Amino acid sequence: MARRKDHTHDEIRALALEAMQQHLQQQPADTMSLRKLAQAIGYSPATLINVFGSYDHLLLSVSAITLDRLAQQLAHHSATELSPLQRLHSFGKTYLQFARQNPYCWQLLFEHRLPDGDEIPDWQQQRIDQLFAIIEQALAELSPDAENVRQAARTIWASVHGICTLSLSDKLFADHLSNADSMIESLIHHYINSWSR
Amino acid sequence: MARRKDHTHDEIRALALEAMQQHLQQQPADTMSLRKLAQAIGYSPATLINVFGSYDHLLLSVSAITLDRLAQQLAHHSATELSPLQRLHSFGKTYLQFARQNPYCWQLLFEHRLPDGDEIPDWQQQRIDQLFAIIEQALAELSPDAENVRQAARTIWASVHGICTLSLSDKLFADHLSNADSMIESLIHHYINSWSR
DNA sequence: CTAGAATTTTAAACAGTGTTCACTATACTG
DNA sequence: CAGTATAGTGAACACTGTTTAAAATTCTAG
Repeated sequence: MARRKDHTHDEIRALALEAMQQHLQQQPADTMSLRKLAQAIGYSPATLINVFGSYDHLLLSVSAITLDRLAQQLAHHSATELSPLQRLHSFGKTYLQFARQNPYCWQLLFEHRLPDGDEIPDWQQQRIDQLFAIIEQALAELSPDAENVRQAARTIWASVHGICTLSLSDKLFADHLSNADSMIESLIHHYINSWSR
Repeated sequence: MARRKDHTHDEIRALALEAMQQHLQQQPADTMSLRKLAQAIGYSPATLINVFGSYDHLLLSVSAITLDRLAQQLAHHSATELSPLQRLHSFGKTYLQFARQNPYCWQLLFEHRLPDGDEIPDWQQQRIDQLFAIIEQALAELSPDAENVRQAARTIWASVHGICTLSLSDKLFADHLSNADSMIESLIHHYINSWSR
């Protein structure tokens, strides 16, 4: 036992994260386990614990990647020369699309909670602030009154997020008549229509 | 063993559900287990499985109760003689208050998923429809154009829900400057302001 | 009143989980 | 080449939900 395998610390990290993400493309996080994951990459469970600290932190690392991918797509779709309002609509549309295309990554990102002691790392919060910046920028261009931009940005995001959540879990929308796309459009249209005076 | 304990099927149900709810007043669902719960009410794990079918279905039963309690509070706070708009605001306020006062019940309700085969029972969907009715009624009074009432109701609920979700998990709102109460007020105010022409 | 069927309850086993730790096999260092 | 550091793990631990066979009790029919 303990035969060297010529993989650096970081390479094992990458292997595990890759394997987990691949799993999440087809199945939810709770159908994977530390042991299965270890076997999938040819290491023992204890090795993954050594590298990540705990299985929870491994999952957190996956969520960090998910958040990065989400941020990248959102930034990409609002970089084009669109009007502020168009950018907001693009934001909502892209957010929903991402959630639909990566349902299990998305669920893990927003439902996984670290055990009591551990706090959300700073770098995770920084990523989030970057996302808010996209909305805040659009809002700032729409209204000279910059006072409430922060709150409006958070309101819009949280609302869009809620529509995505309930749409994906189809817990509350058994009737598929109400589609999430038009709900997001409606939300942004009406909210901005009134908010920007 | 197998000594009778003079409890009916339904009494054991009630005991278990009560014990679980009591636990959820202080700790999240994943700190409880079938075995602990069984011990708490003086029965064996296997008995609870017999009564509920599975631990997942036990959790689902707790969620059903939670949904009923939520519905009751919402109905109560919108029964008074308020204007439609006031009722909507009351809805949002009450929804957030309930989520804050019952965070672990609330999280269980919206994050617990049954394993693949099982579907959401009909009675659960009926409860949900009842809630939508409250919003739809208020909206119908606000706008003669009854066409989009269904979608608007779902948009408002999902948005309010999203604000509550992110507020509770404080995943995205590390800055506690933005408070959920005023976000919900802002959301309803602006959305209705534009939607009702 | 009693023999047998039905019901209630559980102990024990099973297969799984994340985590810890002592120990080995390899690699590096003086 | 000896000694230390490092990488990796097998085995044990304390859990998890679920199944099953059997035991203890109650109900029922003759």
